[in-house]
Amino acid sequence: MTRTSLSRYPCPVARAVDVIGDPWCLLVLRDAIAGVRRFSDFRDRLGVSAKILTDRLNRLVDQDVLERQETNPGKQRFEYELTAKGRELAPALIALMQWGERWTFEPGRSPVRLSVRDTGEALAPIRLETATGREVQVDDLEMSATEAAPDITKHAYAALKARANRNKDAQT
Amino acid sequence: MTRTSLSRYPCPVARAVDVIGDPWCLLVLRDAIAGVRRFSDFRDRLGVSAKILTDRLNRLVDQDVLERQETNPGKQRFEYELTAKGRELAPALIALMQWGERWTFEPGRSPVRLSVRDTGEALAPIRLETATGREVQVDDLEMSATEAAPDITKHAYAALKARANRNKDAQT
DNA sequence: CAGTATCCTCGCAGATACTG
DNA sequence: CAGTATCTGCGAGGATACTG
Repeated sequence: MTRTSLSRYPCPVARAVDVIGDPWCLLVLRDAIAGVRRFSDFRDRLGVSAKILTDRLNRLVDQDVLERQETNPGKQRFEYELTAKGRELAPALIALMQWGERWTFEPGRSPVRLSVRDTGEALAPIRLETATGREVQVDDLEMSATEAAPDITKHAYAALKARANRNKDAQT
Repeated sequence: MTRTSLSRYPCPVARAVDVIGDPWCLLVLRDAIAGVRRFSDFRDRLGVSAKILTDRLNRLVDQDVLERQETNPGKQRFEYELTAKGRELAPALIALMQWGERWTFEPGRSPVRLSVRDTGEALAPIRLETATGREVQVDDLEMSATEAAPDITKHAYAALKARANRNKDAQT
């Protein structure tokens, strides 16, 4: 049954759910926020079929959450970049992440802290840092956070904005 | 294709999405956070079929997000109450709400502020208050928030906890 | 690389009727 | 009231092959 469109509901939650309430969309968004940009990277990380990925990316572009850019004209190379609208979904994703960290893991597990490193590269990688200071390169895009890091939203968000601005500058 | 279970992924976002990444679950949760408790109320508000609602409620109960309680023994009356785990999803829902308010409505629309009224009743209703001070009884469960109310999460969350505690007391 | 195209299957979800 | 039972179909999503 064609999923009922919630986009005309008066409830902002329903509308948000309409845009990003799909499991794949949420995961695409997670990766986008973490800095993933290319089709093949999304596909490989998510392990999703090209068809589904195409569908979700198009949907998010239509919704103005992502923007498709041709980075190397004539070379079939595109990047999907977060728009302002998309970037502002970070707090919601981070809230989910924090909840997931708190409630979906075995107790006693070493908590991990998210650190969005602004390395100055176009594709700033996200690294993880455990409570003991050990740093881990993210392989499976493990985003995480301790409860004791309430400023994480601000931090991550600032890094996202900085990254976006840098890319905008690079284009001009 | 049986939706791939994400529950064993190392990523907390994926795990959270596994629990509540479904559109209906998110809307059920929205209503639960707003104080809805009974099967028929969820059904009527969401306009969803009994089968789907049953499925989602069971799923959420299995995941320990909701708790099913028999409120009137022998009378086929139950209530689905948020657990601590469920209540802590409020920030995520509120983040979605704020995003929805900001990005999915026409500009110029009067922003609305969420106010979780702690009226002392078991089923404290949620009311809305517009920027001009006009108060609106929620019919379609319009949850909303202005950008200028960053403390809204704290506020709503405190009300939820208070409500849960009062109910717990009432049982003993 | 970044997708399309095609096939095929499973299960989500609506509708309707029924039950304790 | 709070579901269960049954029927049905559409479409989501995997697999595979192909294209500019």
